[in-house]
Amino acid sequence: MAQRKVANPLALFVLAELMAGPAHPYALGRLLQEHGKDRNVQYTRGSLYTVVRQLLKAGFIAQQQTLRDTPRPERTIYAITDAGRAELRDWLRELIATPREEHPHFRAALSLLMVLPPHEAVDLLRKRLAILDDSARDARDVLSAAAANDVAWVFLVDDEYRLGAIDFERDFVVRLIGRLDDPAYQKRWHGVTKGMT
Amino acid sequence: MAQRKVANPLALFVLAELMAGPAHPYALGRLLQEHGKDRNVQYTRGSLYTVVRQLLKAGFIAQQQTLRDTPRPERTIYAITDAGRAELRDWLRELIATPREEHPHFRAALSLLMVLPPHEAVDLLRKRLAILDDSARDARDVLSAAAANDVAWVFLVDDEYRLGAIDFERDFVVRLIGRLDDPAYQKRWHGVTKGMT
DNA sequence: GGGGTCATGTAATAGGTTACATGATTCT
DNA sequence: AGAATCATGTAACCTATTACATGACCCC
Repeated sequence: MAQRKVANPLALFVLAELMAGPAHPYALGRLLQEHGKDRNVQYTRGSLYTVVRQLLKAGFIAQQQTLRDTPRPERTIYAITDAGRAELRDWLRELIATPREEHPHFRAALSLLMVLPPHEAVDLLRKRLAILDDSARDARDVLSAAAANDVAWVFLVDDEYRLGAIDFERDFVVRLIGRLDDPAYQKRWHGVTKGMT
Repeated sequence: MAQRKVANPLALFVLAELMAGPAHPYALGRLLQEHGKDRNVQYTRGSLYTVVRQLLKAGFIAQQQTLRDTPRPERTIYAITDAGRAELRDWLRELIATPREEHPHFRAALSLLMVLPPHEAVDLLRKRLAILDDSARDARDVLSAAAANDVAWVFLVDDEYRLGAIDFERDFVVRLIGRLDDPAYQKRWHGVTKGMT
């Protein structure tokens, strides 16, 4: 199972942006933000430079020129190479065809739910619900704004996925609260966790 | 927004295991596996030692003794401290009460879907569907095996969540395939992506 | 009794984030 | 004119993963 020379998902987006033309790292950051990709990857400005260095070393991008046209620091412009285009397609294919085990923080927390007394868990879950509702509203706003601008749906699948995921989690939490609220369970909890401190 | 002294989720599980009694790093790995926690966090043996060192430095665990009872390498046993117990509870509370933006690989890929020609995307998504179905079956097996053993449901919420998430993704993929399969869209794709190479 | 593999740990390396640095432009 | 902010990059530091090391049991 040969793994990617550059594994960081940010690299995928950098390659994708470079498909539209050469750019320097800082500009890539701006583009990613403008295109709303920062909702899909986590990165900092620092990691952009790291990733660009890696891509360069791997031959997926090439240094095109270094110029100081503006009075700003010298900028180095990079362009995607044929190898880079191939990598982008191949990587995308893999990401779509084969699910990777993800490890959401919430699931981790759920697996330790029994540490907390039921009534406290319920309180916390209610707080989460409220925030989840906010996020769902945000997501819906993004989608309807885009719809109003006649953006083609392909450009929105990621946001639809995001909204769907939030809704799923929301339902799960609601049902979970229901179960935790059951007095029968609460009585039982003290038995189950006795001796676990 | 003061962040945790030890941020790695693995630390959370280590603290939780130490609630049941002192242990040495290698044993923690065994315990985590036995308890099926390796479905919820990603770690390697190496990271266990790293995390234990961090927890020690942060004062959440303390060195209890170092012994060579067995002919095996010398082992250092760690115990959770009061600060550690507090940290565990507080961290859990935070994880449950406040959703963190996660960045699933699949969503990243979706946001670049337009790079691939529709018919290829459909093929890839069908492959994903098949694997997703396998995972769902696995998850269901875990759950019914546990049910057969009368495991209390609190110990299974994480697996239920996992199954739910898989099912959600499955539905999403099915619907997405439907939309990509539409010939109207396929014709349009060539227009939309013209000039993007 | 030699080859695997289990039990346990350390060291080297690579990855990514935070912090720092610098000059220009705009704001008040 | 001084303060804040933008544009751009480098360097130091921390984290985490892979690779390496070592001795005992177990199997045939």
